[in-house]
Amino acid sequence: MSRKVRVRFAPSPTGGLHLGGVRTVLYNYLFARHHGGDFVLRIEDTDQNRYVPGAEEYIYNCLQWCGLEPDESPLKGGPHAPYRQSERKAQYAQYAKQLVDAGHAYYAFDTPEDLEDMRSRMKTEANPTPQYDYKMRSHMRNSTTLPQAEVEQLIQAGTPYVVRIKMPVGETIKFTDLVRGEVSFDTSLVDDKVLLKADGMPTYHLAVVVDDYLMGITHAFRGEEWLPSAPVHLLLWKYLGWEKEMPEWAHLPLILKPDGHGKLSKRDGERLGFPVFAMNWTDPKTGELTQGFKERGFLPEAFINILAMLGWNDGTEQEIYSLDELVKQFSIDRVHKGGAKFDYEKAKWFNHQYIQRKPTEELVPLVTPYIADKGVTVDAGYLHKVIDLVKERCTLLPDFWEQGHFFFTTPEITELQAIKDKWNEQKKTFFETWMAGLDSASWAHDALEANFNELVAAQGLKKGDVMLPLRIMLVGGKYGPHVFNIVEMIGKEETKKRIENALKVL
RNA sequence: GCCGCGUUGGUCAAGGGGUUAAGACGCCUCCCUUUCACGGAGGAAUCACGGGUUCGAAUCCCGUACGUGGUACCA
Repeated sequence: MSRKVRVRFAPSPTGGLHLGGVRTVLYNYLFARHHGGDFVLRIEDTDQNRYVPGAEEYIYNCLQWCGLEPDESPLKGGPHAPYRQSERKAQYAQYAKQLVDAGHAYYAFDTPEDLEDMRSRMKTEANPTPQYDYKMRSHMRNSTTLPQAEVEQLIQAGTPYVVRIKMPVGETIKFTDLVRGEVSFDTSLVDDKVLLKADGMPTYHLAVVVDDYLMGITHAFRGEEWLPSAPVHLLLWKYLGWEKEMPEWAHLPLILKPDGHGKLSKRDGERLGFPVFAMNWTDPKTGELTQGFKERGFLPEAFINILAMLGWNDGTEQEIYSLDELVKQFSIDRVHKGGAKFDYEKAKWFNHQYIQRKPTEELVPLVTPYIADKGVTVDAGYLHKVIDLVKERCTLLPDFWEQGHFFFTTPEITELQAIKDKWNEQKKTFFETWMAGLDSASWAHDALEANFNELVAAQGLKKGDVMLPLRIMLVGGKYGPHVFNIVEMIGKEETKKRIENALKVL
């Protein structure tokens, strides 16, 4: 038990990396770092039908953005390379054969059509999904039913076959899951899973066991959807004679839809208007784009924090954690058993917190592209001041433009009606007088405001009568930081210009 | 259908035999801001249900309901 901790994240490159996937990465990463261990990225690309170009590259990008980079990966290499299962294809067959020779697996010659036929024939109301289990296997074409000579002949003739595990009858498989405690399964109820496919590729079941063994994985974390097949994996570890090196298991709870029920899916994001993937993902076949948290304007630290708290907490009231703090505090036994519904409002709250805490100089380069995207060339010093003024009302990165565009370009007045109704000659005179006095005004927000106040009093007005009009003239609507800060920032000419423009339409 | 796993406010959740059942998000009310936010003060839970065990159960046991996952030559 003194082995160095080694964990792995093993995605299949079939599309975008979604919330649950990133959280699995995160928990692996935190566990590894907490224990001074290694974090391995292994690509499980054994299903050639589901190969999606670019998906692997995309995973690297997501991990990089999240700051959860593996110690070993197909990209980085490492002592157990290759880390891509398709490149490890050759080694699985020998283990499959070892299992057959020991009587724990067998060759099956049933074609996909045979299987389909069997399922439709055996299907009843009471048993809607017939399994290829210990009972069924005696009725199928495999090396447990065919004479050995025929089996050899078939194989020699190049007949396609798969290798299936021979599930024992009536055994109870028990193990202690790090998050669920003791769980148990009756082997009679588990089917004879395919281990090696007709194309020579292993299925997940064989590959995960062989590779975890070969790569010295000590702790295997994966989604809860794998729990029902855990007994197959446990048996494989035993049959292959590696029981002593078997990793400890932890099956992580699922992330569920915010409304209704079920696993959170990419469709829910589209339907409810929030991202589900870490980064933008474009399906190369359909060209369909699914938005990511990154592009939506989330900070990676916030994104990580959100995910960490979705299914785990350290028992204190703390909610905001840096990655380092998470590494320090994380423990797998405080991971919840139940699935959690994703709450986008709370996710935004986290991002808002991170934006408030992030030093403005670090925000400048992050906000710049959003401003540049609007065709505005920004001066970093000016942007810095704008950010200081508007950051507290920004939740996502694009909000900086929404909340601060009037610092860069003359806004369109969208709430003119709010002042038009109560507009009169007296107010008009006030603004004309104020503008005229601006030339000699000292250009600082407090001085400007004092000057403004004096004039308000001198003209027998109430400040409230002209504050809102001024704001709308300068900003376009009823929002934004203190109005004299805006005056100070945009300067005399621009201030006059905006007031004059407004005066024309009032 | 069968098997596994789960169930504390709308959501995330603390608490795991005796508590006024934390805290956060969201929502509502008020205060502060002559805008919008921020900030501050309040408001809202018969701990899924039914049985036990116990002096005492959200906490332990059993059952039910509900949810969720699996039941592919997908992972």
